[in-house]
Amino acid sequence: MRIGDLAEKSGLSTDTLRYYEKIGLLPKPLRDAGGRRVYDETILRWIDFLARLKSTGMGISKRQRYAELRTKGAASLKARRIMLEEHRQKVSDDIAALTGMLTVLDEKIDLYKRMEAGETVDPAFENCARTEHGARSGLKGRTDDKRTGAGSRADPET
Amino acid sequence: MRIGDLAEKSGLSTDTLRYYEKIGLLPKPLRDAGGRRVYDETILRWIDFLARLKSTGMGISKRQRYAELRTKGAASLKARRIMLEEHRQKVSDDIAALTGMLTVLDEKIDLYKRMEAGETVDPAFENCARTEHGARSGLKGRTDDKRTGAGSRADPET
DNA sequence: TCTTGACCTGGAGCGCGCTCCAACCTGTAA
DNA sequence: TTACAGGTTGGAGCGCGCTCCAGGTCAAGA
Repeated sequence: MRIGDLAEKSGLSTDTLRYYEKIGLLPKPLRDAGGRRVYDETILRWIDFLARLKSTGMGISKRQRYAELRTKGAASLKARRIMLEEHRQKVSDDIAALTGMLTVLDEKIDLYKRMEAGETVDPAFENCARTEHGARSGLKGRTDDKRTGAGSRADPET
Repeated sequence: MRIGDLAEKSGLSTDTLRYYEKIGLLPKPLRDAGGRRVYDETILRWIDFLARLKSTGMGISKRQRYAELRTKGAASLKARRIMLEEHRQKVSDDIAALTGMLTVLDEKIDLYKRMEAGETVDPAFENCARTEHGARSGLKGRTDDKRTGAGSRADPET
């Protein structure tokens, strides 16, 4: 299997495959007589797992670290397991954050629908109040925030 | 409230606040006699919501579009609702993908623990098999893939 | 033999989202 | 009055993750 075939099967471009090899995410493949890379089908599983790590928020440097450990075989099992456990925690936290956002969006969409229908709604109570006591999305909320009195503006995003 | 206070309360740096203003995410604030930006507390809600949009995967150009719509007030309600509905779908999809990854990680972590304990496990069946029929994380899987026979390697990530 | 297309390498460029810097201005407090 | 913290602007720089390009090699088919 040459790089073009692997590109097609993996969904990555040939440029990306060579780039991944260069930065150590992919092992150096064998070469044919003409110097072209020759891949084993099994590399697809690794690429698949790498893609999953990436798409679930693991950055390049950690994927590099994981790939490096992988080359060490069984000796690195524990270290890899620890990395996976840390990533599991991150994924779990991300799910919680996204789920919270889903609620916020549902409320906002509902509010907008009612406003579009001409209903008179005070958005400060509907939406912002929740934004206040809901998950704070990483902002440094201060307990003693004294927000100016609720609801003089008619804009839900405020 | 000046930019330093807002930075502290919002969790963004003063540089980022000015950058957000420059690219249109934040409205141009009033200035005091000395030309310094003066903010109303209500801006915090907008920054909070922007941060949530960002942390749930909405890129700058869409946030710019949304911010632009917001400046148009009630006239843009429907357009904003549609954007939020689209984002809701994306968030929902992301939750599904992350949840799938959680399962993959749990299985892998479990497998590694057993391997660390010296158990003889053929990883091709435990792990790769699932990777095969599970969610494919965006890779262009081919139905007619003929992977080389399962389980000659002892490396779970393969 | 000649063409064609897939491959090779090294390095430049790019979009995102900031982050930092130089050089300057302002208002308060000792 | 002088020091100093905290503002202002424009513009450069940066880390990530590719993506593209120039200039060349290689091998199979007409």
